[in-house]
Amino acid sequence: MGRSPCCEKKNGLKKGPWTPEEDQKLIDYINKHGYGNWRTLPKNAGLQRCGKSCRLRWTNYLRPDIKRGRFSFEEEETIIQLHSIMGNKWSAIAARLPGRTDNEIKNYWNTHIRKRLLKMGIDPVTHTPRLDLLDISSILSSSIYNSTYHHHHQHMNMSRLMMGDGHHQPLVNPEILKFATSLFSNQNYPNNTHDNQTEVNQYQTGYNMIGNQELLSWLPIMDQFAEFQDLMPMKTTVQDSLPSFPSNHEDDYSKSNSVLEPYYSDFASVLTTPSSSPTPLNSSSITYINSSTCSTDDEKESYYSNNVMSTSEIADYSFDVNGFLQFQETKNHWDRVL
DNA sequence: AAAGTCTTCAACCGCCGGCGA
DNA sequence: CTCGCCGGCGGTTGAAGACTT
Repeated sequence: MGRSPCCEKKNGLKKGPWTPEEDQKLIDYINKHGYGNWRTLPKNAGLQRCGKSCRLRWTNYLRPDIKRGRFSFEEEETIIQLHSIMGNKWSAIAARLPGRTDNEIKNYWNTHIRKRLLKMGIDPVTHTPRLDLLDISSILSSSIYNSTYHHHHQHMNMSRLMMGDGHHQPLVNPEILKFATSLFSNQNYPNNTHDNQTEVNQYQTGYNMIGNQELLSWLPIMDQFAEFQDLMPMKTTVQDSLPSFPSNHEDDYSKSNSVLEPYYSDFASVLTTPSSSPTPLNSSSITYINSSTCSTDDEKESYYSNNVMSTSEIADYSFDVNGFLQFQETKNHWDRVL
């Protein structure tokens, strides 16, 4: 593994993988003198390396307190949770995981966790459902490059998403997409003075979908739509426009086929978490889903992908839902309109 | 069995902020 | 204030190994 030297020597300094002899020289020197001045260290230790290379080798590999081996479930949970809070602040995350280096965590994130989240339909950057599941980003991008919003152009793409392209199934539930589309096709949602019955019917259909909870899983996605209000101007954000979380939502959990179903199974506990309390960094206030029945790594990998929504994601989503809940007035508005 | 493709991760690079001169 | 040095950080690379065709 590792990178080979791009040039054997540059200013007389070696690059590339470290040999056991070099490692021993570095260890011996630091054990004897400690590490302080990385610039002068290699010369004093008899190494043909730059100080940066020595520091990297020591902090990422030779340090005696480095923990080796596979990340535990708890470590992984912590990484995901911290990442949802801090983003790619690998050194800050590493500071909370004794024995793990920022480089190791970064690698683990990129090769394991990130992929797993993507597989689950979660955007690993925002920790919300992926916008690109809808392939909407490309639509929005093309709108950007066209500089003006073309109503018909968008509908062409939307129809592809809704109908499939002859080779693939539609990407999303067409009713939901119709509703989403209708939201973005208008300056505002219909009100009591709106006389276009067709549009009102569209909203009616979309609103009915909300009743079975499925739309809830798309709220974060739709809110990302809202960031493009300048392109597709609306008076309010999508979040503002949508009805609130229905009060009888619990009845619908079992009906949902959403990828976010695990969220729903934990909503009860999430919603009782005081919104003012800080997100627990060690997840102690939220019970871990037990995967101990999975014996092999592969089984666990599969288990995580299929069943486990991380506590951080639940926490994130609970925040969103709590935010959405305050739009009860909007729901009342819809009730009046429809 | 061989060739092609994918995955992993150690190590590099460039950039940035802190600090002293 | 500016400059240079240094440590530290996050993104990226690419060889080696694993896996697939």
